[in-house]
Amino acid sequence: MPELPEVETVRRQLAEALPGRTVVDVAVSLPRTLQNATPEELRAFVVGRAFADVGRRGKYLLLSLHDGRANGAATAGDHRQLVVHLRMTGRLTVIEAAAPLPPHTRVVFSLDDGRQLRFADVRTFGTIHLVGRGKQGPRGLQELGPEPLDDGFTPEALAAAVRSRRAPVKTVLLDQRRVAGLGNIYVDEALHMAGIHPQRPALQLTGDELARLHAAVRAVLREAVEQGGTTIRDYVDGNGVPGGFQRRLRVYGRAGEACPCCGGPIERLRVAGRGTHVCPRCQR
DNA sequence: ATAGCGCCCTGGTGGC
DNA sequence: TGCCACCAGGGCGCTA
Repeated sequence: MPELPEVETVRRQLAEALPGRTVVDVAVSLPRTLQNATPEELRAFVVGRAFADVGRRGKYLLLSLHDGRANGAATAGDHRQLVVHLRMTGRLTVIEAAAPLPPHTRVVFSLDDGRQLRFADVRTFGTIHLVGRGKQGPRGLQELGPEPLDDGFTPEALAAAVRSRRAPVKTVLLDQRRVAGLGNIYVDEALHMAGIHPQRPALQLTGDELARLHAAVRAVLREAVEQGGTTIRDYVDGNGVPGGFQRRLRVYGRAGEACPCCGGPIERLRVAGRGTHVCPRCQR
């Protein structure tokens, strides 16, 4: 499941491959992937334009386009962007156009270097929004909380996000309006690293616990980015390669196995409707 | 405002 | 072997 580290890994690879490449064709085989446009509108939006910066906010990928003219400068007032969310099983890869088209390919952008940017998605939850030319991006993007790896994300910023929430701390951390980019895997990992039980009401956390949680969130995300993300089943990066962080998981998907800290059995429960992995001895 | 829940969707899994 | 119920879960819309 792509969360911040997986999306960031894909972003870095797309940032190598896409800038300067002009879109020469686009094919849509699952129109509802496009949340606010028809396939025809997407075509008019991108064909003849060139990709520019590849950005990320939370779990959203931001693919900017400029007008593709000689100097490469964006035309003032005509900023166009594709906003992609991979959700559960979305994949965004760049590959030679001659490579076999895998099943569940939903949208294909043909580029001027003989390669293609392909969006594939088994479960069809993934989304693409157009932004610019009167098109609005997803609401979730506008309401996104702070980036946890930014310098501005201090322990105080986490405390502010969590303050006065009665909900379980896991629920709050999963809320993208509070902190951007965390999903089920890294929330479980960070809470274990911080020694905090996922069901603790967020407003109960002490200053010391918030400081530990802040450090744990950043540490786990940084290490996961270094490892190229986590592959449980579906995730691959922009080159089709799985991540490596699954080897470093402490609790996620390890119910019944030994806790790396105390050796006791890891338990599985449900919090916020999500499968949740916890060491009841280490996490209070 | 907030919290909880169902829905979307498909492939893999496990039980019989 | 075949069948089927069940599970994974991010974001969103709905309800209380």
